Amino acid sequence: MTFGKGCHLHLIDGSAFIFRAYHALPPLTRKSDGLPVGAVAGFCNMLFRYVENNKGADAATHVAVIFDHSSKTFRNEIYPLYKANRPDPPEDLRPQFPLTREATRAFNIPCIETEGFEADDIIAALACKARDAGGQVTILSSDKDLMQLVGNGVGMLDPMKNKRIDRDEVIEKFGVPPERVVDVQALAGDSVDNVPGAPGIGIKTAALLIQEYGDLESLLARAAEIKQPKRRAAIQDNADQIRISKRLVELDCNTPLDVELDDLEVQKPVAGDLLGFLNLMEFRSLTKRVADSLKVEAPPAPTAVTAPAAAIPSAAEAPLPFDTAAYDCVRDAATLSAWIARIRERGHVAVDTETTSLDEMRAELVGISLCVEAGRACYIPLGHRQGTGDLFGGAELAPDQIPMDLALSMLKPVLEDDAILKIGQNMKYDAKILARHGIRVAPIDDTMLMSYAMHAGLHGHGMDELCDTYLGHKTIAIKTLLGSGKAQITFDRVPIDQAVPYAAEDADVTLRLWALFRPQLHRARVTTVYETLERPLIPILAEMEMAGVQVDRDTLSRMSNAFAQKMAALESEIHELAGGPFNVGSPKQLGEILFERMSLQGGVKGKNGAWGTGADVLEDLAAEGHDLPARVLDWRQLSKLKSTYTDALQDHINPETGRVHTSYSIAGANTGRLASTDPNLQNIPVRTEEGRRIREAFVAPPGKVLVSLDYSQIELRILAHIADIPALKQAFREGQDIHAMTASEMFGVPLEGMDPMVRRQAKAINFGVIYGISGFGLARNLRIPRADAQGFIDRYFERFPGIRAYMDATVAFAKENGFVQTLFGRKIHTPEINAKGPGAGFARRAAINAPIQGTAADVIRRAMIRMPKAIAGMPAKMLLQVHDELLFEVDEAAADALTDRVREVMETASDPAVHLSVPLTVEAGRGANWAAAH
DNA sequence: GGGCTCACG
DNA sequence: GACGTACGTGAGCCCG
Repeated sequence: MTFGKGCHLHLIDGSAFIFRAYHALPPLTRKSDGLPVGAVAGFCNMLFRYVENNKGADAATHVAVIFDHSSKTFRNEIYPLYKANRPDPPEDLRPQFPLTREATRAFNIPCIETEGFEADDIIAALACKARDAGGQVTILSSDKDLMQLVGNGVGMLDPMKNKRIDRDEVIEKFGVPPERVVDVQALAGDSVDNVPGAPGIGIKTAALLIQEYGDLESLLARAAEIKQPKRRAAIQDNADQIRISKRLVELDCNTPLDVELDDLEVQKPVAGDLLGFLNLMEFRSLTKRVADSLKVEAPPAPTAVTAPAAAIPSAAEAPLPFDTAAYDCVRDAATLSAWIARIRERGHVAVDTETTSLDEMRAELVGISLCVEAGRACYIPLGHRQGTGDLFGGAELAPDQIPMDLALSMLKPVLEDDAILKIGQNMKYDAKILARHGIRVAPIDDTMLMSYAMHAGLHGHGMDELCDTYLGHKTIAIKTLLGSGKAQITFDRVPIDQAVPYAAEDADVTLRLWALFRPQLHRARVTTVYETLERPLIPILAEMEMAGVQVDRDTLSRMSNAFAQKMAALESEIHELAGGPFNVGSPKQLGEILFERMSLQGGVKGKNGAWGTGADVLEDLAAEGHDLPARVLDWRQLSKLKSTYTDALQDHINPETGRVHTSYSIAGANTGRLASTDPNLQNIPVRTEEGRRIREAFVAPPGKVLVSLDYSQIELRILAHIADIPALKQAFREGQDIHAMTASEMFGVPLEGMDPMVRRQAKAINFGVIYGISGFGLARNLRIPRADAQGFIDRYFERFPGIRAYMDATVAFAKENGFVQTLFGRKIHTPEINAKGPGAGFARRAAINAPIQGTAADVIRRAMIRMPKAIAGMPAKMLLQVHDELLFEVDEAAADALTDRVREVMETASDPAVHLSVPLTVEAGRGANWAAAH
């Protein structure tokens, strides 16, 4: 790529990186020989983080790391004392300088330094050159000496604070725009670099003077006009020294360069080189993280028997480039037959469907794409339409398409053939579409789920993202075909010649991802997870989603009306209390009314300067006897129930089936939990009486009942097992009240006649532990002083020391490996665990929670996967999963038998892979509706 | 489109 | 020493 417009050059101030790394880290040494490597380690971490984050709109197309070559530069000829009072670098840092250059080259990033020049001069020259070529430049440094370069497409980025420094920030710092910064620096001098400047003049005064006189030369010429005698003397007496200072701080865009911009194009690291270097430095956890990121196996540590160099994969063999023009458009049966023959020959095929909607239950099939090997893909248009059609959208089919029935009948034997693997990206979607045409697709591989098994926590698993990340290719955006907003069209309206490259590319990408991921599953040790917890779930969920749940529209509609009336009454009451009308639904207006107009106490502004009006705030106010916040709380509850549930749910009733069909995302939640969308049926109200009534609208058809079974305290049981807490395990085995038991252990009170308040506190702690407890969080939850909460936690840890040990061990494991694991081997990555700042707290707690939440998620997945076989022949269907609950619809007469079978499957779901040292127990209920079944 | 709020486990 | 914090989700509304 020739550097020019659209290119973005990143210039990394290498010396700054080194010093930051050196001071930020303890003095590490290499284990085998004691070589100091702390700064190198930090430097590599920074570079790795940089490489990982270099994506998105601001990503570099070109990059270089620039170093200072030696301490003597041309500036010492101008002024021998320049930087003379700089102490020599620490003894243990010196040997690390050459290693940081090696590290840079190991990352495959150009490394630049020139004898006699400072890094800043080279940065200046490169920045000017890139700017003049029409490109954009970002300097990764916070060095104030570089700020003179800012402007006209050159910006700076403080890599530690991740803060951009643009013209405004420079003006804020120096009081003058970037082009006058050297004038200010020349006057103010710099004690660190020993730039003399004018004595007694600092940055503030210098800025004032430059603002007044325009620039340094004018100021020197008109120095006599300066009113303050001291300033006048300082300038007049030191004019030469000031001019020298300017030459010292001024960066030279004409510094000779021995590289071309085109040489700086961003290159992917070569796995063998980079891992080889990191391994040589004995950076074990970083080696692993980098290996994970590059999708190769980490080389064995040097102490072990060293593998032959050839065993380390070098750069991926040059892949076949994407060529959308090479894709086939299949318009007749003969061509389709040829493709089917190719599929049979190969034994596998990537499949993708194009439809008119993201809602699989309403979407109409428009076309199918297939791919048998990288670059060899086709699109079969089946339902493309042309012409304007009438008001009802019925336009005629575009010509030269194989009749849909014919094409599907030809494809059906292949798609259902047990000996031919069908590969898809989010195959549940396509399987459901094809199921509606009578095709039961099997067996299936799914690249989205492969990525999820390997990379949960690292990034999303959508095709565009995977393609960009792992194939280095940007897919055609669907937007370019469909448009967006009001003018958006459906896929059947896309001209076929435009549809072919888009659709066939998706199949091509899917096949390439599959070829890449398949061998990696083993290396990442997640084959079992993928094969037992991900892949088998696809048909299970597809069945549940297609079954849907019956929802009674009239019940919802009546509730909506009732809510609307109550809301109207509350609204006028609220307006009266407020002394005038306002939008009750606007937190902004409400905050102003409460804390400004009514001047209530206890308001806290959030980081955006808006008053917080969350339920906790309003509850506190209501408890003090204020009516308005109490009414608003009531109003909000009704508003939520109405808009999210009673109104919105009606819109999700499928006109054909009369039922509500949610969609579960398998790879949405990092921990292994499912997520329910469109609509979300995992958050139907239950905690309040009023909300729970919405569940009355979820009904069983005549002659059937709904049966709900849910795991009792599954996460606490898993915690008891994983952390190995004898007292908790004992309590679960004996079927005791776990929270009362905890309270009894902690506070030494008897179980008999326990104060409910004490039990409540113990319960909060039990839950808090699962979430990675903090004194702050517990205090807020229980509304007690933080010190008291901390006291509880301390006592809890004292009584159950295994919990703390588990937490510490989990966090340590995450820091070492970059991921945590469930009992079933599911990996959840924790890329932020070694971060600094508040993010570290989040990552820490998430790491503690993930194995517990994730193991529970694995358990119920196992139960679900075994369910069809267990209930085969019974007049029953599994309808919904709500994390620890399964909901079934069953003939009334078979409800008992079903309950027994399902309970058995759920309670033994961890066997035989994991033997839990606590029993899993399931509570069951049934009724004509979900409220009654719970 | 981001932030706030709130529904669930 | 201050910061800002319970874990995991999805959806509807307001507001710029």
